Amino acid sequence: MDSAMVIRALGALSQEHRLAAFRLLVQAGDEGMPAGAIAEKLGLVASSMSFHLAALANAGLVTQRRQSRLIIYSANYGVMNALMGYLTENCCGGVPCTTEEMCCPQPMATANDPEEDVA
Amino acid sequence: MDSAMVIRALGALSQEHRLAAFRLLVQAGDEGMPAGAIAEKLGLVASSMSFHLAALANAGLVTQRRQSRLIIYSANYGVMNALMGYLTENCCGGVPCTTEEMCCPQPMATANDPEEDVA
DNA sequence: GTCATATTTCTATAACAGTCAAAATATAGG
DNA sequence: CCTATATTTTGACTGTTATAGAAATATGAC
Repeated sequence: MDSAMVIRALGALSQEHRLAAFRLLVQAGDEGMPAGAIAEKLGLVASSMSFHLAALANAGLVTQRRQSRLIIYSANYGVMNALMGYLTENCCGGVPCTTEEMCCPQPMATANDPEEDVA
Repeated sequence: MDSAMVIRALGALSQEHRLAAFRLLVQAGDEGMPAGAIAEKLGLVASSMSFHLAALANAGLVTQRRQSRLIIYSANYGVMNALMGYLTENCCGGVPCTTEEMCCPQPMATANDPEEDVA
């Protein structure tokens, strides 16, 4: 992953609604979520959601597939992995930024982790 | 680190010159670099560099200290660590995004001690 | 105090990002 | 073919970001 791709990925995630959408898709897993469901969950009108999903897709962070009338979005872990790798190598002095504890926990597939601000 | 801080940090890094400046400061280590040296290295006029350094400082990613007439910028590893922690926890399905090899190498005894409260 | 250096702040301008309504496209069912 | 649903694209508008030159601020030397 070169720095131009990194900048696109960071730019895609550096927006409230896009970060929220990506987190939602990460939770949704490989099954993904239809655009309308994401929009409803985040309280956005369809066209705005489409705009943001396009930005995430442009950065490669999400993929889309059509299922009948729905368009299903899924998180692309590969690009996220590459982004984390770049940041670790280039922005953390070559050592992992995360602590040992949070770096290597049990894989433990968790469902939902309610956080601070759920709009 | 809450999502608003994450968005500021990601936004700060999602720009060519700011990402380059931050990488430079990570390489420079705790010693840091004066604003003018960063500007010269990146080929930016002083006022533009100052604008970008202010954005990084606003996100907490760099700190500044005056040394005589120079203003020395340094990378703030703590905030970068917190950002990586957030992304790992919220955007990677709860498991580290980086591969085992790059995730858990030898800690390699560095000068800085990343004992920030990252939760 | 005056001058030189390093950096920031101000100002103007150009480019880009985000929002929403309306129109367009794609799919499915009578 | 017509209608309904799901989503994207387009267009207008507003707000933010990036740029560079000029002016202001801070420090140090004389």
